[in-house]
Amino acid sequence: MAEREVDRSVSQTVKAQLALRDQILSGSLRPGERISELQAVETTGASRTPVRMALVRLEEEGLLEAIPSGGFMVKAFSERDISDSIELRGTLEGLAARFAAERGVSARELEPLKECLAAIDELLRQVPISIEAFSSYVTLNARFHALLTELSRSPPLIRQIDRASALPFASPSGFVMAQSALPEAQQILIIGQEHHRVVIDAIENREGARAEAVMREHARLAVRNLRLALRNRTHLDLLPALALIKTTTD
Amino acid sequence: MAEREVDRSVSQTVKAQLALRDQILSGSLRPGERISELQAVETTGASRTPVRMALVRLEEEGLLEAIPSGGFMVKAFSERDISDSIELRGTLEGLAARFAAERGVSARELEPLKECLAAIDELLRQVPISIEAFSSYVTLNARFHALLTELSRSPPLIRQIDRASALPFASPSGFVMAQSALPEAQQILIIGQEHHRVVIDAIENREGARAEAVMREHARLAVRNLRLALRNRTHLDLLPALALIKTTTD
DNA sequence: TGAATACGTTATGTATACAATAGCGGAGGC
DNA sequence: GCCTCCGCTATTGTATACATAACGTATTCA
Repeated sequence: MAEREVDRSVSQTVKAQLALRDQILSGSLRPGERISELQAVETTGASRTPVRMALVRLEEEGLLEAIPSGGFMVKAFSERDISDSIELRGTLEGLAARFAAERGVSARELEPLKECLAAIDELLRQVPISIEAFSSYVTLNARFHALLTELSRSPPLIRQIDRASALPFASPSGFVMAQSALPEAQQILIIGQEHHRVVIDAIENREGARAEAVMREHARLAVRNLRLALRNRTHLDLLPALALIKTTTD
Repeated sequence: MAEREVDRSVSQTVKAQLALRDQILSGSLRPGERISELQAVETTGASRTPVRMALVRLEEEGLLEAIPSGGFMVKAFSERDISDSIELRGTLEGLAARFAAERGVSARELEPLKECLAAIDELLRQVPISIEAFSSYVTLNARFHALLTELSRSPPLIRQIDRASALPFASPSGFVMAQSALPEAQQILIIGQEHHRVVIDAIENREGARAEAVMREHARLAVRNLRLALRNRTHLDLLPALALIKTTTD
């Protein structure tokens, strides 16, 4: 290569993958749109080989769809797809919580979870919650869910939950942001925090069924609220992931 | 290319992926072993580009693991990983059954499931079951599970179940074959068939909770039987997927 | 005028050449 | 004799050239 500036700090494949994901989630590439390799080469700065690797990975991630005749297009999701994805993740997290409860978790392992819980409590004390505090909440909430998943000590399950969270609207942060568009947002966050508290208690007391049930309820609540949020699309800008929703009729 | 014979009926990428998967599941490549691209090029007949694409896909499938310094190795699974994978799939199938029941399924859609059921009944009438009949059973059972998954009408869930079944020991056929090593194999198949019957009945009557519960029980039974089967490894040759189990201590 | 076919252009699939890095082995010094 | 450092080799990461297939357009025939 003569003139192209290459950043050698990360692999070209990873760079291309991140860049393309950004383009998809920011809405630069619209759902259903075909992704041209050549165009991707220009926008990402990598050459065709790493771009193709990135495209394959993004397809596996669920953001792209292979076109039978060749190439890839941005996947389009219906509202139903999105709520199913959330319920799916809730079911998997429920299983993780059950595993954690049934297999036993030491007090030391629960410590980080409880710290998360306390930190979130602190944030929610603000009424109404500030933008900065809400942002911290999103981070802490994602951390709580990740830690809970880890407690299952089941690599196959952890892997699957990670996959289920790859779709941005199915990630903990994703739907929290969607819910924030609702007027009763703060009340929702407080209920969610209550769920968090219950699941930890259930795990501590080795009540697998209760731990599982509360995580599933947690997800069902999220689904209900997402539906409401999608009705009044006033704060749509808060959820860039919605760029993936089918614009055509569903 | 001058001398290399290329089969143009399928893409080189797919050809390489299938060939490599075969090598892994047949045990030619042992768990933990690094896969050399050059070696894969020689054994698959494709060139490095499609081989690399195949490796990425197999990693996403869960058969390979990326090595931090570069390249891929065959993933190794513990017995716990395997039973968790089965329970995981059972949980997802349970959700699929629930969706089917709650969302309603027409009699016409249930027809193929019932045909499967009847065909399996016919096979199980043989005591003891012949090798050929058992082979048909494996196929029909896989078909039943696939049809049931489809009934959920939830693309994200179907996709996730497919992913969970990618690991051969977590596929319907995989653990049926493992169970066949047990002396009470036929009895197990009959109980499984009973589960199939119940889930259809529950879906017909729109009993979501019951449909979900029976599929989870179905998986838990499979886990118990797999554990037993692994104890007396007499018929190990029936389950090539076990090539993936860690040979080292777990 | 419309439809069908053929040709050209463009994009993807494949192969290979080149670059860089990591791992290994040998040699030299402490 | 052992440890360390340097260099070589082997393997992966990247780039690009070439082949092939698909799509669109234009022209011709009915």
